[in-house]
Amino acid sequence: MTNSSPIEKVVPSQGHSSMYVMHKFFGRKQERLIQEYIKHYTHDSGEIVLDPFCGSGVTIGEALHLGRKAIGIDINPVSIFVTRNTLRYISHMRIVKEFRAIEADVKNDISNLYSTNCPKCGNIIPATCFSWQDSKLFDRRYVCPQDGKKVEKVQSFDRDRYNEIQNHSIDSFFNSKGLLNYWFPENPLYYSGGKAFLKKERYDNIDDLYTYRNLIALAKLLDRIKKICESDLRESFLFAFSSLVHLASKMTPVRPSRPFSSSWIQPSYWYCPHYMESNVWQLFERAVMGKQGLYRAKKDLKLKIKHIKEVNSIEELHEATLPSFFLINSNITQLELIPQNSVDFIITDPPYGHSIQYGELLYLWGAWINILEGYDDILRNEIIANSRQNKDLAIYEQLLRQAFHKIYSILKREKYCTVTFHNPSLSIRNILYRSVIQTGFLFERVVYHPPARASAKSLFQPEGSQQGDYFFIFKKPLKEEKRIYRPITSEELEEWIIDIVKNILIAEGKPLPYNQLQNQLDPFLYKKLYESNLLLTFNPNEVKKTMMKFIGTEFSVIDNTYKESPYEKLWWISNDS
DNA sequence: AGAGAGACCGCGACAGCACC
DNA sequence: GGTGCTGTCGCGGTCTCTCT
Repeated sequence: MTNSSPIEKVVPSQGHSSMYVMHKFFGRKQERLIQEYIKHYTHDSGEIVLDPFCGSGVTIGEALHLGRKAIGIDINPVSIFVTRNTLRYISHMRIVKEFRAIEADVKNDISNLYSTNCPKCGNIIPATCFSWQDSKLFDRRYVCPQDGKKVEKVQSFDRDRYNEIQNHSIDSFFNSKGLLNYWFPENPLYYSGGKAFLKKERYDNIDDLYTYRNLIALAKLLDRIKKICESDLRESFLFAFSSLVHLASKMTPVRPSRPFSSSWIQPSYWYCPHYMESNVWQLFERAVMGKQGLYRAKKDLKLKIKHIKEVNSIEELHEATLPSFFLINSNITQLELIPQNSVDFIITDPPYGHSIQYGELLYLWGAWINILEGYDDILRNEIIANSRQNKDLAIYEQLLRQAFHKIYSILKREKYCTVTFHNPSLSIRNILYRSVIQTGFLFERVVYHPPARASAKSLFQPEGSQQGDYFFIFKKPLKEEKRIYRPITSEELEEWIIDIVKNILIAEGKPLPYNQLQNQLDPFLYKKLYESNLLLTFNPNEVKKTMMKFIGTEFSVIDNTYKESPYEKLWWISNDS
């Protein structure tokens, strides 16, 4: 039975299962929260869950885990690649066997590129990584068989080695000569019109993101992976390969606290002045056999979902035995494959304004696995705000509205659509609310799920910051009802904010820090807007200003004397009001 | 010219897991 | 259950851009 009562409980946040963490992705969803919503709003008798912006596929995986059928849609082929390979089962035996074969073929050739000399034991051993500063080799990090882990300045041996690699043809460094056709991506970090990616700094092409050594090491490894005969195994190893290409790039800063590994920590193609050049073979070993590697991910998948099956049509999905999923690489607004009134529950995490440029960021992985054909259209059509592409928030809103119009039509009547949000900007949240509500959905409520714990720093700011997730819950009505909305005026909004905040304080019965007020405001604000047939049509970044404006008249900010609360500044109702 | 908003990036915290 | 390893995330000082 579909449960019509709302979710109220606070679901503690948790990390992701290893099947999801194998491949980095931007904006991954909270697995536990998704589970709770799927359990709450659907039944495990083969009901269909749809995620129209499926990204890395966490929603699809969780739906299958809970015995539902799932449809995942994404405009980006890299998202579909990640989802498909996350949910593809491969036996452990096949993974290990193939890994050993690859090891025998290319390990020595690749490792030799990173050779360094250990003064302690006198041996030539492969370094785990080198660091580069100001375009020069800086230090080397290796594990000496006698002396353990070492971080030392590079020597002439290392510089000579690198120059030799750069000045020789590729083949002279590898034992297997002549037969190999090495390829690496050289795609520009520019749109087809010639403008630079919004999220790009100094580098211009994909190959600029790598040292020459890492470029040829990756090319060699990729060439070997492409030779795997069985297509499912080949795809899985390609997936493992894709999961390391960013770690082999120059966008991996050196951090003293972590001398032997790094990660791509910025959501951009950024220039890092002091970066790591990691040993590609060792990265590959981790990507396949490591604790976040392919082997572990497939073990986890097998435990979590038994007999998983991907189908190729909606008809097959209906007829399939559980658990099955259907992936569609398409723009949701152009989608014709799914009939109207056919889906039982929609849960999705749409793109938030301009905060993450998915198309640009997934481009790196798409380039290496060579699935960028027609990608210009993806960059143009993705629902995102991007000033370099002349897509402002008005266009973002228009694209969102078209998407939700389609989403509305696919959902069965009297069924639910949950839209998740963890963006701090009320204006973006408001655009989303407006887009959804104007397609005909009934607004049920906003549920705020706080994070597992607030960061220590945020506790000491009077204004605080917004954290955690909002879940907006909408329902498709039995019959269309025409609602006419009128814009709220800024005076009305001001009055409401004061009123809602006071009510929150009265209900709590004690002074609260700003961020708790802000987090609790949304559910009331949107309920009230909806009930009054009002829309917020201007940029509502005035909440803080409004509250600041009434310090002394409506509110007072007091020093914290409550021992149990770690916050320094608390808000309360002014004595004068 | 100054203010405000947003992007950037280094730092440090955090969480899951392996190993002891 | 403590410790180390690894990838991820959030904060906030600082820089940059835009608007008035």
